[in-house]
Amino acid sequence: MQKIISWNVASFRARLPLVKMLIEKENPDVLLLQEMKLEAHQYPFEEMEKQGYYTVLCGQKSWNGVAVLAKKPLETRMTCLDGFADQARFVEAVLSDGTTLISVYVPNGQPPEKMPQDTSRLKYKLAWMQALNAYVTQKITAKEKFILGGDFNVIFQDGDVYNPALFEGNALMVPSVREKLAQLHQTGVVNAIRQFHPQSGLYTFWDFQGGAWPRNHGILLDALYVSPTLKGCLMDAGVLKEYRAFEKPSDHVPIYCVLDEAVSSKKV
DNA sequence: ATGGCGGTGGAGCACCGA
Repeated sequence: MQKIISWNVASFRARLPLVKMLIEKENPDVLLLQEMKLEAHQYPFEEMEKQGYYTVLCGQKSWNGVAVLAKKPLETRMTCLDGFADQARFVEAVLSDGTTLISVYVPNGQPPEKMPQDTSRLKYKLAWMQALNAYVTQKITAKEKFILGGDFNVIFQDGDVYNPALFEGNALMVPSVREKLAQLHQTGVVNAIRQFHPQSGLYTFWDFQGGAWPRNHGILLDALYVSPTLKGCLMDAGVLKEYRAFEKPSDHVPIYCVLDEAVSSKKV
């Protein structure tokens, strides 16, 4: 049995107390983190090993930054998508049994407020998602066993946001971006949380502003996907909503899935 | 999109995020 958690922490250093609480309460085997907002020399590798986790980190000063933490030893396989080394948004690590673990932080894509016509960020987002889709397609063709988790920054359906009208034209839900996520789904990856929670109104993000949390003005932005080879061993998945209510929260909450490989080997 | 937004860098306030 393996528990995998993914969480956009919005600064690892600011969230360290809650990360430790999460580890203590949930005891995950694998932790995929996003928005670390630090470089490798600022990351407490030894302290996290004392907590029981090895870390593969793709860091960056101030912004972005993704990591894979695991109880078992890990090897780094990739620290960026081909052609996107300028922003730390992708990291891939491998366990000794061959299971691939990928943590992603998809670009937001929204233009700066002062330059609403500027589409460069949206173009970057679309190209980045295209590169991810191509990469995932390769893995599925190779029948690789993988888990892909992170902040996808896409409002895929109108029911995934408290008020879709407010986000019309936003880079989180413009048709071009939804189409790219639909293409990811078409590769055959399995959305773990949707297997157990298909309802609308399921959220993983509540803005710091505007009283979003007490008003439940949420958005579903985070996801855990597993390869088709792992679909049969999905036991459970969900959203750890309570982490939005603790002191000094991230604006995202952790999401999890539980895999039982014994079940899948029986089925095959 | 915005109640009194959070975080970073660098020591003001601009910039980023969603």
